Amino acid sequence: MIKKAKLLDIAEALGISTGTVHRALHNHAGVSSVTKARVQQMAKTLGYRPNLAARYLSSKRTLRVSVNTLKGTTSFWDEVRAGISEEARALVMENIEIEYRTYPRLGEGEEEAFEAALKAGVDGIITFPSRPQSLQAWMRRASRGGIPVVCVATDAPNTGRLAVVSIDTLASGSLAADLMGHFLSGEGTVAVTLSSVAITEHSEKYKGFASTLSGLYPKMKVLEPLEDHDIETVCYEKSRELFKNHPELAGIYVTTEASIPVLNAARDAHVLDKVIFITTDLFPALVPEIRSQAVAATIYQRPRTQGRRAFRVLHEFLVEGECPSFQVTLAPHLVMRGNLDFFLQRQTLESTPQRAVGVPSDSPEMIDYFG
Amino acid sequence: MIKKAKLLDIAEALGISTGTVHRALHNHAGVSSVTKARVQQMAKTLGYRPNLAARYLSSKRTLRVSVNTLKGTTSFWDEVRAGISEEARALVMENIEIEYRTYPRLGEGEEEAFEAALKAGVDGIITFPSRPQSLQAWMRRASRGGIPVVCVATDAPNTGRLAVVSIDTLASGSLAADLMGHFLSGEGTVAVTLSSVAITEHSEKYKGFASTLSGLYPKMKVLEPLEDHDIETVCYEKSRELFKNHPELAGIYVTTEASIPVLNAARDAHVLDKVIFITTDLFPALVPEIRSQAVAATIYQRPRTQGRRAFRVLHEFLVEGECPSFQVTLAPHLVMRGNLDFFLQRQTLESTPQRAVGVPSDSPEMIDYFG
DNA sequence: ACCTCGGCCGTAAACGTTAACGAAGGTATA
DNA sequence: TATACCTTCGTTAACGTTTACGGCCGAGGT
Repeated sequence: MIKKAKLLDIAEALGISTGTVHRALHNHAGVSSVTKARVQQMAKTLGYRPNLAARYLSSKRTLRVSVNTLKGTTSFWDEVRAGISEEARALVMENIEIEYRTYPRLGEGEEEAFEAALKAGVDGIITFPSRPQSLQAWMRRASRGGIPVVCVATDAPNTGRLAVVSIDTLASGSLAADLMGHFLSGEGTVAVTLSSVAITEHSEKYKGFASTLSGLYPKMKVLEPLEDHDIETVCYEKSRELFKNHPELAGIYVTTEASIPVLNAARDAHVLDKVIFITTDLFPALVPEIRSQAVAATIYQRPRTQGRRAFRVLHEFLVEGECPSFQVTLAPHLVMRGNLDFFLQRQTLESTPQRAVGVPSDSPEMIDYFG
Repeated sequence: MIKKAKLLDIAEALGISTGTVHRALHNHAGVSSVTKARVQQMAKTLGYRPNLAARYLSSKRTLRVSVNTLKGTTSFWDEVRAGISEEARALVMENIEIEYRTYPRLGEGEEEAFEAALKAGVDGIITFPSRPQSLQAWMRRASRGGIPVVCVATDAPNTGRLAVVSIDTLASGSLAADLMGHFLSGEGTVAVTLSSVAITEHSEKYKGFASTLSGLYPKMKVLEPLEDHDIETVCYEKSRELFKNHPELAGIYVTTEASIPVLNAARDAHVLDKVIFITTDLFPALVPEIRSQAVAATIYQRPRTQGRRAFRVLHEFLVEGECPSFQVTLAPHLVMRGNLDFFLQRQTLESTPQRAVGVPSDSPEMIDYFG
């Protein structure tokens, strides 16, 4: 193990003081450009890496990060937030403040929350960009201002965001397709529902599903995707129509959380036991559907892990100045009737002590936008 | 945010010095028992938590941990080791030295490696107890000596080990059962192979499989488990026998890595296309079997994550003195033909830069026992 | 000539913990 | 009584970085 280079080593090698070295390395005012260049060169040749413990110990400033997510209509975002604060207190550096900002519906209050975070002068933002294009301007402004933004669950392209944490959508779709093929013995017509083909994640799931199905099960047929635009009634009506127009339908893959309306439509159309359901995510209303075998399998997007990883990436960037990876893709979990209980147990077990340390719910740290 | 209590706060509250407080909290010699009690009481009431950055900064000692695992016959343990060193360098505290000790076969050289680690005076051990009962004496000795031991993949009960990191075996078995039931439309006879019913993990997988199958698919029948005792030829011969005695066999669940001999036996018995295979783990030889649909699905035990979590638990204990959780159980991943490529890509993508920072292979840090 | 004002840089005090050193007081041995 | 020694505890210098403060010097203004 070679001795680690410290500020003093650089200073002595150049015959200057540690204060100057520090200012040069951090682009602070009060250093001539020639000195700055010499310091940065010497830091490179000596392989200088800052001692984070010393930095943390001496620094008075506390990192503030804003977490902008959907209000917990389902348990998904509660889990994401739980994962974030879980990781925050594991990374023991305690000078971290997390401000939760939520908005009630997709696209509603989202820009306001982002603007508020910027105005509040936070050091970093974790966000769920439900309408990436409308957030684009704000995110660009943040990245121009040097404020890192990490996206969870959905990417926001061309925004200068630091990183994105999400499920591997192609793999999700492909897994669903392969399962569907097996369950149906390689024959039959299947459908896919999604929110909108304009959302990258959803169209990727469809793409993965369709390509895997046609590749591995050539005798099967996949219909055009059904778009519900996040409106429950639309979802139900279009599903009814689907079942009426396609009495031969053997399976359906719901790529979003909106599986309940589809299930109800199937129930009302009396085709529930003739159609294999593969859904997405895991929430209370879905549990009895899995138990009753109405849903054969659901693809769990691991919200807690997504939250943990998102915070971790942001923290490493804030504290080390470099980003471990700009795209974290997780493998989804498969939940079926057989292992359902293990996931339910895991959720409640892990979230109970979580609440105790004071995460979301109604703490004053939680700000709701247009709630 | 309440002001954090530090050593000086305790000292001033009691009218003593920080040196004494430090000695009292660490059970060091040179403190009267009455003072020690008063300090520990005051630390509790003030809610004292040590500042890890300051501790690390001032401490000269480097943590040494020994990683005792099977030599990389398959990629499983290579991945575990990669996960460990990945996590080690993410936890940036750089005063950590990892010594890898390996043994070539199950139970062989295992005790010697453990003894060597103890003799070397390491501060903690991560181990795969392939023969828990034979290691029991050594592990007890370690825990008596205050040296924490974390088990990976397999637990070693009654040994005083600090923690265990493993896959949820019951969930694995249940998932396999539910899949099998779906694939076979709820009918048929299925078999399970394992190494030995004496190994807790294996019998739990069998138990989960059998109970889920009988609970959800009452028309199916599961045979008595087939024990291969980790010997390839035994595995092949017993499989041949199984296929001969049970021509009606419709599916088989291989709970261990030893799926290749079973597959070969099925091939030689010409029943490969009549039997649904669900296997365990993911290694090169299994890839073509999955692609050719010989294996319907494999349950991936996430070795890299196991390594990461094991190191993390050990590190938190060494540095904080308390253990986050004594039992870390992970949900297994399901790999099928559809999402196979994503897992392969993930493995190579993540392991390539891993090698670069110098983990296992042939570094001088790597010591082989009876290799 | 004096004063001021920037730009550039050195100095030193924090941050909280660890650990080496030494002082004070008491007890045992010569 | 002097010496040695032990227990108990205080003192203080590290660890590497940050940051407030102050000093020096040349350019510019009166």
